[in-house]
Amino acid sequence: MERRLSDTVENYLKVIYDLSSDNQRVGTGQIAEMLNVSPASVTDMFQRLASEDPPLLNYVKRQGVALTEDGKKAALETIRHHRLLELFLHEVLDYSWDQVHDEADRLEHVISEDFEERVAAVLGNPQWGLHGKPIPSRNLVMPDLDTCYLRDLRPGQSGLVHSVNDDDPGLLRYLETLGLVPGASFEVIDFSPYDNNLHIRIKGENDVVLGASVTVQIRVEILDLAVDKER
Amino acid sequence: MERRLSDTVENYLKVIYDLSSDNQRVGTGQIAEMLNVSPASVTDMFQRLASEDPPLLNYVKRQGVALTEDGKKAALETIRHHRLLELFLHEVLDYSWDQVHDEADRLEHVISEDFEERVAAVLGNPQWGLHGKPIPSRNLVMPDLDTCYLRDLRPGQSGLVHSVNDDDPGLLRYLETLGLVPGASFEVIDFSPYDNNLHIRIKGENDVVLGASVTVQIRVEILDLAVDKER
DNA sequence: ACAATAATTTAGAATAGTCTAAAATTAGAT
DNA sequence: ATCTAATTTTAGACTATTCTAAATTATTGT
Repeated sequence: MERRLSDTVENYLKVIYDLSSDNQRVGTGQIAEMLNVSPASVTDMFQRLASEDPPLLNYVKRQGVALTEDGKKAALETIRHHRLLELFLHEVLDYSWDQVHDEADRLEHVISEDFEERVAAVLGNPQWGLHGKPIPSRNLVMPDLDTCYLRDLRPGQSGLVHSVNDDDPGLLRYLETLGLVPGASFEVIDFSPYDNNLHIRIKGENDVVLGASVTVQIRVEILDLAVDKER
Repeated sequence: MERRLSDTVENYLKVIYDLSSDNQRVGTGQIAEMLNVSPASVTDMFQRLASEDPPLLNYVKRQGVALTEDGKKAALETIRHHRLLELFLHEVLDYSWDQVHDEADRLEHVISEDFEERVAAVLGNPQWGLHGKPIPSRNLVMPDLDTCYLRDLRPGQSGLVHSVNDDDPGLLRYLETLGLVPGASFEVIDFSPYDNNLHIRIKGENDVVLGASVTVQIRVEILDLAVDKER
């Protein structure tokens, strides 16, 4: 059970996990972009990770990869570290929600199980991270969430902000000024298919118009169940 | 001023700093042992560090190395991280004093300046670490201390425990049961030159006899100024 | 159906860090 | 002073990770 994975490998697994929630299999290109390496390097790594014992992912030439159960566990371990650390940095060291990501990204690879447990205890074993995303449990189970992206809502529907991405400090500061934080509820006023702009009204705040790049970062629960969501 | 040093290089510098407080120059053998690498690897690293721009140490073939000012600064930065982290782990996450070292040894290389400052602030900008050793200041000045090793005291002299080494958990647990912690004062009862055993009486505690391997870990201030210390 | 374009893989090479075994140098002891 | 023992350095090689450039395979629009 004792696998010592390098920081690099942990990062690959984390990114693969993230990307495979959407699609089924992920290709070299997507990952190369996320990790700022060349696609060729990603191919190399795919082959290495697939030939580990036991393998961390299933690789079929030119068909991308999917994580094995071992690979998924390893990814969830890193994600648990990351989200616990973000919350810890905020609660204990007073980092703001746009400052925590980079620090957590480095710390997540070096903390021990002991550190993880102590942090979880100090925070009261939280289920949700600072940006609203779920924290995998100690036994590495990630809850299945029934949410969709903000961009998938249409005029007339209303929703509850569930979570936002943690990795863009500028965007996080912007969302905070708008009041578009986890827990906020809103109503979709209008949608323009030409530029993909979404005009929404946030309860207790002003109306805002969000571009596609913004809306993709936010997961919501649909409150208005009358209209069914596509996707 | 922005040097990104690898964890490996930081460890080399830290160890060289530690060893050069005793002797003047340190050789490949000593360092190889501390870092659990071969002497040949140490030679390689010496040459690399000496040819950095600016150089981190002065290397003369077969005469060992000494840190340059840049090298010393880098070492003190890492040591500051280490000692602040040890205290933080103890104060905030309730680690015991024999548990902090290993965790700090990994974290010290990845925390940011920001993290360092926040931790220092939370702890009230401490001057002394959990094991009594000084914490280099933010501008990386290490105070000059007038202390000596416990083994250098002789019967009749009395002293104050100044600091203990942080890296041997078993020893730390032992010292704690004896009451031989920073701040404890004691008197030397007897010394046996055959086995280097030191028999001391700790104020408010029992008498103990310490072997050479123990006494070397403890720095003391001599309280009885009548007898002058050698060495 | 097929050329143009996009994505992926191979091939070959670089860097940081490590190793072992052998060679060179220094230090110690008689 | 010199022979032995300890230390240090060289030489050559290995692993993990990355790169670029070229070759291969897929996709897609007409």
